[in-house]
Amino acid sequence: MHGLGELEAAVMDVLWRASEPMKVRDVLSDLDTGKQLAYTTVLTVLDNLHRKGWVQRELVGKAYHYEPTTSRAEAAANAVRELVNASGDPDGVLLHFARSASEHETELLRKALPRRSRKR
Amino acid sequence: MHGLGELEAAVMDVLWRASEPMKVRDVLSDLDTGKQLAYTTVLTVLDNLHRKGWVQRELVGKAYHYEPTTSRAEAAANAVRELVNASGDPDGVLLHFARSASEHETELLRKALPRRSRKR
DNA sequence: GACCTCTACTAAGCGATATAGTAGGAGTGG
DNA sequence: CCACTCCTACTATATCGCTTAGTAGAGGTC
Repeated sequence: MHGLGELEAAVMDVLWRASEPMKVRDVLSDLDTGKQLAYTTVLTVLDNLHRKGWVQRELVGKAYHYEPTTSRAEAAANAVRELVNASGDPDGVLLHFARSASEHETELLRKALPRRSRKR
Repeated sequence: MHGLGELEAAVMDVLWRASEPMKVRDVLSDLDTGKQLAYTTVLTVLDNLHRKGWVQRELVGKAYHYEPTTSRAEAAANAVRELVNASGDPDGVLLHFARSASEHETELLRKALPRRSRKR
């Protein structure tokens, strides 16, 4: 997705789909890339994601339970914000995006945009 | 930014800043990475960007003039759209984003969003 | 104590980007 | 016309992050 590799993204996807923290083995069995990966591969990926702050983990018994630190939508929204801010022309980006918005998106945005001044 | 390396992004930045097509040497001298790069390095990068469709070029005299194929804002807006669509939860992303929008952004979006149905 | 499961450490493989050298074409001043 | 200069195409090495996985050791179980 953003700064994540293919496998990392796939793992995040599994975690996001699940509604609760997962163990390495759970992630491994839910993971559906074309090929069967080794347990340690998934372990390493989860470790990396943890190091990068994408997931948090908790020791339950002897195994870690992993879960995303942010929701899928939040993560993507952050990525969008970053993109917009880093673009060098934030206003232009938003304008372009708004103009190309579908009817559905337009309605969604109109409803969700804060009515009047928010401190943010 | 998106699918581009650091140097590639820096080069695109130079091209976007400039209002007109640039020659390799122009890009090289405008480029401000910490170190002095070789002419051929910039040439290769421009070649790669051309191959990937980020820039177009025109032969003027014996030298090529390079210019971006899309505006900075357009490119970023496309990236945003891609991100949103690929996120797995487009509505959620937009909701999150809208709620976190600054007052300025909110106003901008409200004005730019199409009034009523557009075919897109 | 043998065995199983789990994690930490380590490392090789791979693909894309970064970096730049070399060769050769084409204009220019003398 | 020759040396010089500037340009592009081709090619090659370096580097970096992600992928993939093996090995070792800790802790529990039967």
